[in-house]
Amino acid sequence: MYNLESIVRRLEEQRYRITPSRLAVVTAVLDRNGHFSVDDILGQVPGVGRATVFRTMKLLSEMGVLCRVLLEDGSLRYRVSRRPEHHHHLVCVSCASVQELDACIALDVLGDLARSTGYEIEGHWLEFFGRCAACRGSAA
Amino acid sequence: MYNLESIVRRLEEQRYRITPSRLAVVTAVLDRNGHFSVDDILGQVPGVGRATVFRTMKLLSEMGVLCRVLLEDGSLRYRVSRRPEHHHHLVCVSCASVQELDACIALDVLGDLARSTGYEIEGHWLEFFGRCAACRGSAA
DNA sequence: TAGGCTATTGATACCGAGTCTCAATTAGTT
DNA sequence: AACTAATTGAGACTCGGTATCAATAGCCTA
Repeated sequence: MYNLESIVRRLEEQRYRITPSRLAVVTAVLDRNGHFSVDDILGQVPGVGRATVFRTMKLLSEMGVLCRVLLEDGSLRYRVSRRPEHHHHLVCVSCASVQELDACIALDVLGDLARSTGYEIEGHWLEFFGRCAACRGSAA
Repeated sequence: MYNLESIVRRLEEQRYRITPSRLAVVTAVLDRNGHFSVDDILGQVPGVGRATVFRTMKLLSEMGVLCRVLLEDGSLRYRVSRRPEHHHHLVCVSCASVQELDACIALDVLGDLARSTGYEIEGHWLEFFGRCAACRGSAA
């Protein structure tokens, strides 16, 4: 889990400057728990430019603080990552909450797939969608 | 496999009008074998408007003639589908050729996933990337 | 074969996500 | 306090896709 101080420390270690805009974006991001778009964050950091929010979120993604979440319609969102390693998501289509999955089922099949197709497999996308227990309980 | 006549027949059955623009887009699309973007097709049908190409490709997707292919960077392409049922892709990152996969490995895991998370699973994305045999052979 | 109704068209403006440029500012050093 | 390279915000731009709208043209019926 990340907090503001640990992220600031890592930014300093990597010789990135600690600016008010960066701090504002990092703080806004850490506040969230589902998935969110750049513009969601933009709305929370008045005075910070759009490009800066994009730049900072890209930086945080590279640092492993954020990861990208693929939605059903093919659009991408971000979320604070709990684990820096390879993982996949289960996204609630109703409330936008996200579960990180530890098992990568795709791994099991890579060998067979390479053998049967002649491809050298380099990567994959795997994301699941559904309704979380809470949303199933409530009417909506 | 689809050809122009069978698609025209299905359009007629569904009371869609057969227009020169639609024929041009369908013809251009059937000509392709890897994945392609709307603008790739747009370049092949001079005189046909952008919106019409989008509209026609959407229509073809709904008819199952085209399917969407997710690329590694999260962008979407289209391709002529060989099978109308649920399937996944293995995309060559070097030459854009696409293999359709018949087995959906995600299915095996849906029950467990629902049980362990409390989610009701509604859908998923699963796409693989790699280098096809031909591209591995040649230097590039 | 000629209307006429309605789907379809293309132009164009617009949207959302993201990048590029650039002059002005500022964090961190010395 | 001064320097300087990194960072900023504004704004123009790209790319994929949608909405609007007046003009056109398929298809049907007579």
